[in-house]
Amino acid sequence: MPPPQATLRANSQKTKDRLLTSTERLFASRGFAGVTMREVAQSSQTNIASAHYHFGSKEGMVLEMLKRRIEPINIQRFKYLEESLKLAGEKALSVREIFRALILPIAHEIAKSTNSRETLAQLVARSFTEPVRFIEKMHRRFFGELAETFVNELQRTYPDAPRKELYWNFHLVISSMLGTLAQHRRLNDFSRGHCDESDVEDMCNRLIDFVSIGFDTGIRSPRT
Amino acid sequence: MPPPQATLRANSQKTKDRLLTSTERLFASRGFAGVTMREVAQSSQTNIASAHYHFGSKEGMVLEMLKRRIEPINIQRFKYLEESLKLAGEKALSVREIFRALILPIAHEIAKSTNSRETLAQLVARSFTEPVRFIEKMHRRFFGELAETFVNELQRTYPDAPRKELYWNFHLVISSMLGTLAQHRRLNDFSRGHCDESDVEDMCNRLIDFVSIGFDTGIRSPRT
DNA sequence: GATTTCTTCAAACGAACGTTTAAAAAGTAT
DNA sequence: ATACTTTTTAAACGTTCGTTTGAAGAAATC
Repeated sequence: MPPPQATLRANSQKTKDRLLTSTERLFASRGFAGVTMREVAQSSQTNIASAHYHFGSKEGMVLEMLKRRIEPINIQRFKYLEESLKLAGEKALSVREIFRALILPIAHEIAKSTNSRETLAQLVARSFTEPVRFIEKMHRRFFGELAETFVNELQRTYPDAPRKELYWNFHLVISSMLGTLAQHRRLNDFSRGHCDESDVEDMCNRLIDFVSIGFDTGIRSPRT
Repeated sequence: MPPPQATLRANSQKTKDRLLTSTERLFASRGFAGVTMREVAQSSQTNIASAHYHFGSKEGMVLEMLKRRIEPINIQRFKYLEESLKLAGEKALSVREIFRALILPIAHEIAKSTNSRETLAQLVARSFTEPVRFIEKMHRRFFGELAETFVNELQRTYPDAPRKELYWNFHLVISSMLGTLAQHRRLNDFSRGHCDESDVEDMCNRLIDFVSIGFDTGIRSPRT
């Protein structure tokens, strides 16, 4: 009864997809502990044992859902970065170009649909709070190489900057990006209708401007 | 058997405090759904029924814990703001002074002790992900008045800025602040030991600089 | 010291959890 | 059609959840 590896039948794949889609929505809104296998199975119009058959366990199912969601975004990030590098030739990229490559792919994914936007934003927010062991595994698997590549590119832009300053300010950028993406739903709460949270393009440009000027200023006037 | 309102005996208060302290630590690391009443009671060296006696329910206990933790920080924020206003006389405050009043109190609380630092940071992170209804109640109760006061003060600093721009950039500041405070534990993960996450003073100054320049630039070159 | 009120306790409640089982159903190959 | 594998199912497993109960313990009042 262990999960199958060999052949996959067409309808079986559809069931897997439905399970992962339900997992995504429920995990985003309630987190690992708040999701139940019964609920996921029922939402997917299948049986609870079927979920175990496909993914082995609750954790296995959630991890596969995360992989399906995150990897395409990271591929786009690398692609954007390489396109900018081709255009730039030998020149170092501007800080704004680098952060565009980091932010645009996930922002575009968020913008795809109302439902998807909210789900992915919440999914991002989960990276703040899920149990350490669970997230650490995910972090190394999905973001370790990405972060190193982007910091190296920033080093090319600021050749004289100490590595420590690059990491510190990159950390501020990442935290701001995740915080903003995760919380943008709450913009309406306190703006009393002044701001339109659904304009992702607008949010995206504001965010890129915000972190770019912050990063540049931070690097140009280092603290230590 | 309903919770008592009249008198509180000394030892009873101590039991309540132990319960709230355990709740804080466990809720911070696992969230509402991940915390069990049995675990909280056991950590507090008391009985599970005692927890229900004092707080009525799991939700009541968590809400009281949040109140105990957040209110002193907000009182400090208002106090810092008023002190700056006294010193400034009739002049409007600088954006840096305003964000200092917003960030310093929570940063100081985070800095108090290693244990407290991690717990409060995780507690902040919970505001990203806990179920909507739970957080909305908390948000209106603890942060509604605070946000309005600070945005009004920013309006005095930038009298010509459209309200919409103030809200948008304030939102970016809040998200960056929360994201940074919530995630600063992960700085070591990708900086490979280059950065010292425990230097809260350093982080605090970097953060205030980062959001101040971002906010100022955003307001001075509005998007719409 | 007896009475009353506040607090803690061990034990049990029904409900819901993740997981397992064994067999039926559906699909593929011979 | 038959034999074989993959997928889905209903039912049950043992465990743990939040909550309740009723009585004992501790402090205050008389």
